[in-house]
Amino acid sequence: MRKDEIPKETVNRLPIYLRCLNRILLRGHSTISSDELANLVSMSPAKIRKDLSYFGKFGTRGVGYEVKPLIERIRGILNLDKNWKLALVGVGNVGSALLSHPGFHRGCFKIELVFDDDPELIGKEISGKKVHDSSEISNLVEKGLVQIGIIAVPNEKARDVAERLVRGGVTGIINFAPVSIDLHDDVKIYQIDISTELSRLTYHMVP
Amino acid sequence: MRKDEIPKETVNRLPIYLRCLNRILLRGHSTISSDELANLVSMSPAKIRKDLSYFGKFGTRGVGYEVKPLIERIRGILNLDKNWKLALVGVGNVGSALLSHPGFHRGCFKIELVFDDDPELIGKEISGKKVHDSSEISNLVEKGLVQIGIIAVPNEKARDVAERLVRGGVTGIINFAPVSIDLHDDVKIYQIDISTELSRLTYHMVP
DNA sequence: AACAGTTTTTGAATTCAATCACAAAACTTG
DNA sequence: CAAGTTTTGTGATTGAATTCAAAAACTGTT
Repeated sequence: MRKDEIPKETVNRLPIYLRCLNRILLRGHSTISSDELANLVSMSPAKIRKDLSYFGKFGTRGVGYEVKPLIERIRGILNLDKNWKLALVGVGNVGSALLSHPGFHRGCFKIELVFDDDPELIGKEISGKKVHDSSEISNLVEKGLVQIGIIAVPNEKARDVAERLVRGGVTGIINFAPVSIDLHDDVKIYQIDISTELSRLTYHMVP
Repeated sequence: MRKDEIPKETVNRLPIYLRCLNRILLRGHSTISSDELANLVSMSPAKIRKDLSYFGKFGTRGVGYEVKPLIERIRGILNLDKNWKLALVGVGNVGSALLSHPGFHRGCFKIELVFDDDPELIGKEISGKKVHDSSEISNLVEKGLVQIGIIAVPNEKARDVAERLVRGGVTGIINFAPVSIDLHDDVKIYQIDISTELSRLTYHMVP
């Protein structure tokens, strides 16, 4: 199946299913029905079945889905069976929180390079990673050391950092600065921003 | 216009428009066309026009939109013209990053109460806020001191914290722990999770 | 005052996503 | 092994969101 035939929304849900399936496996269950999974992630079972059906037939009727192979398959689809190397730019509050994020120690994502432009920080080690000068971004990234960039710098510097990362060959970016950045089409960029989420939240709340 | 007539997706985009409009105002422009705005946020101009049309007529044909009234209107729709008080639960890496997040010092969101269950931290001040014992969540929240909860605790504690917050009367939650939590229908909960975003990213990246 | 050039507004057409509903498949039990 | 139960897989249907395109309204110019 071609990638562009898979609904965007389906792809967005796969990581959520995966997270849940991993938890189920830890609890010792080896199969799960679309109904049970639906309860755990608060969605309709039909949606889950349809989503999974885009990639093949994993379930056995009357029984459900085998958890382990399903996890492996989703990991494959999401390319989580590869090793991804990241560059973190900005070691302020957000940056250092990310460095000590437990999810980065195990798993397929590894922070390989760390950058900042504060002379106080450059050369020091933070959480066991040496901080490089931000002016070196393009050079170091260019050596193919990383594929993904994480931007955790003040707003006004975000755009510039993004351009440097792309110039170095990065093709995916997570941006924590609340600014829209548009780049060449084959660089994918995702935004993480608490004030956006808070605004979405307050829309639904009557004070 | 009734709230449930505004498409979900439109609401999701409003905070993005707003962020961009604020920046435009700072740059001294008093009007902007849907085309210009579309470029800045990388969307189609038609979509923007349709979105804005759901809650009134702000544009003047041949000119564009007046930035200032448009900002005010969007802020009103998103309830950002009210003062929102938050409770932060968990002062680990993520929690302390949030406490020193500049977006919380100005603006309509204020962290009013801070909780943790680490005896080392309880009673101390972090970024000028006294840390309360997590067992006090329901009591303190119940006094109407806050409307929104932010969960920044380890995964296994997230569900419990969510329930306490809700018991205290919170009706909106931002959850940084990567676990699905389902609560009573009139409590809105939004998830922020970097590994989910990274997985969505790697799906689109060919290594 | 009329015309050219923009740009919004808005209903219609199209595309995309979610739900429904049921046949087919596999297991269970007496 | 046959009848009954469960649960998947998937066309058909409904619903939502996006794009299109024609009409309307404003600006500036001559």
